[in-house]
Amino acid sequence: MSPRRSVAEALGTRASILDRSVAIASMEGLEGLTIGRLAIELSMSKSGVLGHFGTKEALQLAVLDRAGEIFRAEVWEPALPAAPGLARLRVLCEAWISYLERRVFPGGCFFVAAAHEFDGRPGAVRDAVESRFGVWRARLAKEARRAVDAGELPAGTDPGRLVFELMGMAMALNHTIQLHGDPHAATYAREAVNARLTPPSA
Amino acid sequence: MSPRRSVAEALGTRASILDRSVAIASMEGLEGLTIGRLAIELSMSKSGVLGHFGTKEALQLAVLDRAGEIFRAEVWEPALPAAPGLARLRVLCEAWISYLERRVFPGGCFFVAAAHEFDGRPGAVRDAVESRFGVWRARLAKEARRAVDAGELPAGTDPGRLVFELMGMAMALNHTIQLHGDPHAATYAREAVNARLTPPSA
DNA sequence: CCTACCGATCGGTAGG
DNA sequence: CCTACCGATCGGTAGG
Repeated sequence: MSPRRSVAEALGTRASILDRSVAIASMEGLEGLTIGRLAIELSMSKSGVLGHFGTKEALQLAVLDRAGEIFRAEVWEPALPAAPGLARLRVLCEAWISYLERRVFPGGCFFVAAAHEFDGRPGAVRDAVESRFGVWRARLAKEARRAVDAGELPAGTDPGRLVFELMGMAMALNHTIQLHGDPHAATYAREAVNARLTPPSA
Repeated sequence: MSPRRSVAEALGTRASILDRSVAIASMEGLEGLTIGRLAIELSMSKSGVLGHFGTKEALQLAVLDRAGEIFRAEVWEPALPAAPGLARLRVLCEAWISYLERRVFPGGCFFVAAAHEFDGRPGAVRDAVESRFGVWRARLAKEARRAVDAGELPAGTDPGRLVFELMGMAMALNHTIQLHGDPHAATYAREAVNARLTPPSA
């Protein structure tokens, strides 16, 4: 009975496990995140760590949620004060580029990495990653559609294709920063995004 | 002495190990490629497999070389008959998109996957991946520069930025096909590439 | 939240 | 190219 902690303490422990997990998984991947390593770094036993989640897959899903909160706070929320449509899309893209530039996750975009790690492995983690990308693309497409409808982007602009291109710019930037260690590429990304997010009259 | 094979047989065995390795690593990653699994699938002993390479890292480097040969044959060589500059760049991009569409590597672009897997792990594998991307980008940039110099692309086009954007389109396509199973995105990729590879007069 | 343990698998080696 | 083996580590469980 003595090692049992209060509910508040247990939640705090859980949160600290997740924070450490995000840090590890960012560099090593969600599979490279092991219970044993977590236990050592947190000065806990393996069963103490696993007890909070049950299985490694449940831990991975919780880590994905935690990373999602961070992405939302870093990229989505800064754009909410901006007017829907082109203005918000521009703020969104700048926050996105900045998020990659500042290496909010030291191993690069958490979700792109998870997508590559799990796209060939059916299961709950793969489904969660796919769903998150679907939500993100839908959000971007919604703003793109508003911008086109408002005449802020050239008539005939395909929102789906625009979002596809924006995803590409983010992925190329992520890749260049992480593999080549070249933050200079952020200039390319900004120029490319700017070229696509310019009103027809300009 | 009896299990020893001739040099030719040994080379054949080595080639079959590499082909199987490429297939496995395409889906599971270069770390998910294990000696034990290779041995089972090839009906060999683990030491029989490892003997051809010495260490797992040497095997990974050899697999990367083999994947490089495939990429070269699928994407680079088809573009050699085309005239240097814009024409070759266009053939190159179409072969690149087709390579992703046809899933030459069932797990998606081998090098993008390897880049994500190793960009946080210093070592020979990471260096080899980075070097391969450098060579690829340099080849694309060379054709882009020729196209700009020949007036086939708008004056003032930055070859570096153009290559950055082409990398982005390929990565977005790879991601969409592998994670969302949506080959329709190849249309977006072709449209986007076309928009960037259009002569100034057109 | 712990100790103690399980079977499976990892990369790699010795010796032939 | 094999058998037989090494220490380390994996996710997970029993029992408290």
